[in-house]
Amino acid sequence: MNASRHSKSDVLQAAMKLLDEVGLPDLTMRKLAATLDVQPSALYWHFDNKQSLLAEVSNTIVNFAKSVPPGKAWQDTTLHTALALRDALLAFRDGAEVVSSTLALGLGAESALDRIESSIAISNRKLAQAAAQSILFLVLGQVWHEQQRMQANSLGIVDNLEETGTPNLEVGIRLILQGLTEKVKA
Amino acid sequence: MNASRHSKSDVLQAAMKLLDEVGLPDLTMRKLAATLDVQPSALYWHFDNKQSLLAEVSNTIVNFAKSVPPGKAWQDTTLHTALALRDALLAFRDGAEVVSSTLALGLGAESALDRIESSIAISNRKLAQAAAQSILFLVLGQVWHEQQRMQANSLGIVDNLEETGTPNLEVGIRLILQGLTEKVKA
DNA sequence: TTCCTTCCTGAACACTGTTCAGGTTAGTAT
DNA sequence: ATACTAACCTGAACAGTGTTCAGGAAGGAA
Repeated sequence: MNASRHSKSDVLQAAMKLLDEVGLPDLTMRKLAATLDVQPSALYWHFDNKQSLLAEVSNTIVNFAKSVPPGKAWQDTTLHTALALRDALLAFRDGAEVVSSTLALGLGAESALDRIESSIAISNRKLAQAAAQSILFLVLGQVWHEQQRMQANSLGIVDNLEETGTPNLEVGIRLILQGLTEKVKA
Repeated sequence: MNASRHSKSDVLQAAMKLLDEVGLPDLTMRKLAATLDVQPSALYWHFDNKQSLLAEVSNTIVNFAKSVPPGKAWQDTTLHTALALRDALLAFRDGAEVVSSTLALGLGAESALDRIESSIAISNRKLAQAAAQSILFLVLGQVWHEQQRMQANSLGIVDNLEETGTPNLEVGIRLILQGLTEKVKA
């Protein structure tokens, strides 16, 4: 994984591996360069800056969620789409924080929103968009919270053992879907 | 605002003023020290580290939301509580990001969640807690998004003029409340 | 062999949060 | 007034950060 020249996707791949090993706060350009046996400045040939790198990391994470085939009721499809995104975020260390940040900066990961929204099969698109955005924020917030606690616990910090993370997310999404269903009936 | 010695709350106050002037990314310990005519190291007598400072900034922001008196229906009270929190976040530059971060780290601002949860007058407390957490993430995510766009626009970056921020939040909260109401009936 | 694109070096710049030994100031007690 | 003590600050340094830039080397095609 060194000694020769590297392509852009090599760097991206190394970044994701390093993220998994050390977490987002310690994912520095210098450490990344070191794993590739390269000077830090070499990274800037492949990416304009660190944010651009993180944007592609975000896209990789989000696209890791396998797309959910439409099932019987669209509510089920939406729920599973959201849970698939949740699983993708959880599959990468600090995944939720990475995606949240680049999403806030408007630099990527928009496909997450698109997938949720297009699964909501109601005619009022403006309502569908609002609901999709709500579900997305819910997933990101919950997983971010959960992953932060994972790291805190692994560092020996007190475990308040509420374990309220995962179940809460599904409950929240179901509340939105139920509200949506009622509102569409009227 | 200088020349004499400073108390802990002086520093906190100066931090909030500086936050408003330069935003979170430029809120550095050195700049903060400069506004107080003090060496950066002096700040560490008042606060253990920057995160502790930001935690108190977060608490100040969250407690800025005036508490909503219980009205006719608890759904209304919850909605207004959430919107009051939204207004508080919007009242401070990068408020949502500051609060999100310290909340994720578990270092403060928990009263925001408490206020929302205690406004949800249903007997199933576990459900109420899940709903409150959902509403909180929704508010934080939406306002963070909105404030990021405010800064982007003020920097001359393209305005996609969707203006979908503020209305979407209320819609999302109402969906959760409606779903909650339905679920409680059953 | 020339040429051009791709990739990298090495050094520097301008920052960042944080620590620490020591000094000053203010207030309280004797 | 003197001594003591807590509150507050200095000045310098440490170890790190993202990023820039002039120049050099590797690889393939003409």
